[in-house]
Amino acid sequence: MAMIQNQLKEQLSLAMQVLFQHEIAAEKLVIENTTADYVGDFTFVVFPFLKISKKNPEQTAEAIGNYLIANFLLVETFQVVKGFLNISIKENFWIDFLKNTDASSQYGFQTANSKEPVLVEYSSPNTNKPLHLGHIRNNLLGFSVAEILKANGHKVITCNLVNDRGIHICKSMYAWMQYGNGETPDTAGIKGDHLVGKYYVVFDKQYKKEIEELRLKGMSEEDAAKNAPCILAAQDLLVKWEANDAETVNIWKTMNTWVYAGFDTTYKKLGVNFDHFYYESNTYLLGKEIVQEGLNKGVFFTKENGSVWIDLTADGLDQKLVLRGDGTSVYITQDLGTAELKFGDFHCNRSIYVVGNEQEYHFKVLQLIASKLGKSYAPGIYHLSYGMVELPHGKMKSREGTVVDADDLIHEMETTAEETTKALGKMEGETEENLKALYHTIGMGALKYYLLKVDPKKKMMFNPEESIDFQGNTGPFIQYTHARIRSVLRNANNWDRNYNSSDIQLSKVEKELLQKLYSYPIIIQEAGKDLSPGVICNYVFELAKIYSLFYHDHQILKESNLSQRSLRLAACELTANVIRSSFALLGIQVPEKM
RNA sequence: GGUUUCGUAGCUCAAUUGAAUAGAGCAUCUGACUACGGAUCAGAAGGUUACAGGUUUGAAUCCUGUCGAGACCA
Repeated sequence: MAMIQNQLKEQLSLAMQVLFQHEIAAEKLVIENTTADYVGDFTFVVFPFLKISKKNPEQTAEAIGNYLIANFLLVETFQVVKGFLNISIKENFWIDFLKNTDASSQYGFQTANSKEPVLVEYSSPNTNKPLHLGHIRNNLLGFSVAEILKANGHKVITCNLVNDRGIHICKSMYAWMQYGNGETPDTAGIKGDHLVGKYYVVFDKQYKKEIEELRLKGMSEEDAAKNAPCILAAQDLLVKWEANDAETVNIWKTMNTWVYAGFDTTYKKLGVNFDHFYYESNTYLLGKEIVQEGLNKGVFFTKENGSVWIDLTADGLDQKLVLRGDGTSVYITQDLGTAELKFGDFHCNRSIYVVGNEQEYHFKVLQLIASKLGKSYAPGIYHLSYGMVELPHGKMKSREGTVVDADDLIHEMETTAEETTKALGKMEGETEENLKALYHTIGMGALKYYLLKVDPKKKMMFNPEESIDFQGNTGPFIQYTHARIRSVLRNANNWDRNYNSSDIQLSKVEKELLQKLYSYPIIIQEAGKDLSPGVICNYVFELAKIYSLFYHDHQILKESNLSQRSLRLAACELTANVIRSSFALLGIQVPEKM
């Protein structure tokens, strides 16, 4: 059965034809929800059609309204305010919707794997330091977008391209070799990624010190930065690594293993996972044959020093280096190679890269080069660009220590959840194990909702001084709404799901609640189209708010009209289900009690 | 310098992609049933949507310019 909005559009399209002799495709018509201050369920704005109708706005709306009454059974009545045609749907429609919707099914989801596969790449960490708040935003976005695409019927493959090689790794390695005294995560009692990150900071301090020493001897800043002994040593390590020197590769493997164990713990706490891992150490040499291909096709050109370039000035960009004079590749070369690899491995026509907005230029170039090379996958490259997380004093910088560490933040959220729960004192008598899981659920619910409700493409502000709220437009409020509904349902004895619609009189809030539930499938589609978890957040918050109002205004279990009571219980059940399901799209769990 | 994104209430964010009186939450003030769970609900206050023009029946949204913030490219 088509959504009522679409049925209305069909009818309106017919009305245009019958009344004004104009063909307008139903998909082009816009139906809005009627604003709260006016009577009606849906609104059709007639201003754009006055030229066709050759009547004033009121007459036009009136004519269309009358047509709908005569031809569309579900329309009860209509009202015209200026050029706005406000349409009221028969009450039974909403009651029947609830009755016919199976709350236990995946209501609102499209059939799994019914649409073309999509690749979602996210996280993509460097293995020289632990994850921070910026990575959390990336991970939550990637995970949620993948879930939303699945709900829209896509087969989704998630992957993580780990940046496990390069000069930054060698810096940590060098510092550990020099100053580590064989320290390991076990002996130090530090999580592996934090231990490696510690030596990255050690390196940076040493580097700064050496630069200063050279400058005191009269060297320029630039030369000092190039000639400091530690940076030369790190570069030497990189050369050895590339030459597959046994000792170097061994240390590299050991330290990366520590980092992976650390990341794994953080990923588990975040609740994210990946179908496939790519490692840059395996892919960094890819793309060189693509350079040759580009030269053969005349898309690339060589400069005197042997470096290879592409001229993108005609597309409003610059000339871009694709291979250095010494034959080593640059990021874009590797990414071209990796793109080829990914599309070959999974045969997706869409590949979504969840990467910060600082790389917009890079991805524009990547896609442009791929399309100039005539790659069939070029149009499917999509950069899901998200804004940076800013602190009150500016951007996070690892080296300056102004980062909000992921593990610290998660722990802090759990602690706050614990304090709040204990203060309310509703969970006494629960096992320690259950409580711990609950604190995690609530703390992560607050954090995830906080980060996901902001439009991905916008930068966002995070103030570590002010803790994330647990009240109002927050994850815990919505989790609380769910727990409260579950409590009502636990207290309800058997009730008849086949209630008699004619005994029921819907209140304003009840109808609003049903309408909100009805629109869930559209919301999922919208979120999938925009790749925006924020759409889900806004929806589920509004749903929880309407439910709270409904709960406040109506008795449920004590309602004497049994049909009405059943309807309310059914509404509770579906609401709880939609909250659980939409939170699952955000990667957030909902508790039975809290 | 060039390209680009953005600027909405004291703060953090919305606004169905051009529609009706720009909405929420937090913070502030006031109030609510011995309860199907108060992490709730109701109310007050808070706005020249950075500024100036323009297009349109209609602009936070589109166009031009100015100011301010960020990112990227030499």
